[in-house]
Amino acid sequence: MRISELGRRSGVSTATIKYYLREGLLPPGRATAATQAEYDETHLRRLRLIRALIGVRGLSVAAAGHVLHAMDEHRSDPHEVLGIAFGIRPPGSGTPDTTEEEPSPEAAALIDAMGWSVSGSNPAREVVDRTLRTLRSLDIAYDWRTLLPYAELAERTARLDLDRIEATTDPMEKAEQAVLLTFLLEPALMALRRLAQENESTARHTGDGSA
Amino acid sequence: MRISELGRRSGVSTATIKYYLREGLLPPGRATAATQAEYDETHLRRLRLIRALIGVRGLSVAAAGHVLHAMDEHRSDPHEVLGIAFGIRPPGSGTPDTTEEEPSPEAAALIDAMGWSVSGSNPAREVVDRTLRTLRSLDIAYDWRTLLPYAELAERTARLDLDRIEATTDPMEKAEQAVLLTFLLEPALMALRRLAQENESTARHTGDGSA
DNA sequence: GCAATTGGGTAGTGCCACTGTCTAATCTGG
DNA sequence: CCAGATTAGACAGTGGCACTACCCAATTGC
Repeated sequence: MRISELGRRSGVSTATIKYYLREGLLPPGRATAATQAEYDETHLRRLRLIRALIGVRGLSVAAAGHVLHAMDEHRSDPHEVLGIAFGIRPPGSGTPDTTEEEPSPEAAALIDAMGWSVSGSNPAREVVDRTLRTLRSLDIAYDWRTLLPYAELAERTARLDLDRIEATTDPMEKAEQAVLLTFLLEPALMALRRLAQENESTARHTGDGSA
Repeated sequence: MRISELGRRSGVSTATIKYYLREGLLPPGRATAATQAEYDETHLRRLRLIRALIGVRGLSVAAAGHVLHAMDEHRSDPHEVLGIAFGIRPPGSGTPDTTEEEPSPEAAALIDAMGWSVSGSNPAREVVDRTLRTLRSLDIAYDWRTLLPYAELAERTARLDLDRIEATTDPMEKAEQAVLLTFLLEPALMALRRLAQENESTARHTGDGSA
């Protein structure tokens, strides 16, 4: 198919498709002439994946590009893809205010307490530490011990994730599964937490007023 | 203190503080003269909270404003605050491509299966449904049943959250606790999931190669 | 043959989160 | 009382991001 049909079928304007091509998110079509290229179903799928990462998960175009490239380079190795994809920075990792060279001591303590084996370069360590530091700067008594029960639940969540990834028979699709489950599921998991919070809050309010 | 000291102590430029004042995120100081105002510790704390919501959690200035206002209006009613704060839209809720009037049937099924009591207007419903629809458009077999085990874990997470909120003795601080735990903890929870995923992936790789 | 479409490139747009500048009114120290 | 610094408040400007519009030459298909 040509670019206009790709646009119609995906709901993305041809201008935007061209933009993604320029940014390298979408591989170029097979050129049939100087001003003509042919796209296929894989392009359509890739485009849907791009839109999902950007629109549903909220990644920037550049971050989506990193994830996609990691996925392309390690098509059959989800472990590797996850490692690279983790490198995506959450907002606020660029301009630390005060200190910035701490080696995330609290995340390390938590990881140790959980008996986990995690690379020292995993940026999630920093996220945990930064969150704890921020909470304390707001006078909320929180440290890695407070996060332990959450870590326990995260461990079970990760087991569900990995079960799902391993259930994929086609090894070529495993990397994509990993990306999809890790990134696309994040908003849904946070949404589930909010639904559960509302339910729990309502239950405790209507049940009884005191302990 | 005056605005310059507020800026020095918080690490935020006076220009940015003025911007937050204009946007209504930060209440104005007590005016002592036409060109002079006095700020106190509550302003400093509020400013830190603003920076945390924007920088750590990644909310937009406008979204942070909504959360903060909901918090101000229901200082002692965390249940109400959570309800309003939930109204913050995740990215991608503005321009639906195809249909948009569906009443989130899958989220409803999930909520029903869990026995939860959740308001029909909770936007988290839509997030769940949109995620499921997106996954299926990418040929991933996922429906609300697949999310059930995740919902179970979300329920436990929510119980931890509510325990923490209720442990706050000062009712005036409950609303702030709720906001802090719900929003600021989100990046940390996702980070924990990624740490656990890496650990789990490593464990399964090094343990043995087959089932 | 010729209007319509396309690929590829460049420039422009709108939004967001600040940031800089200006003015007039204070405040501070001598 | 006065010089110099500071400040509140208003408004214009900036830089980054994600598109979006336009242009041109080549190509297509009737």
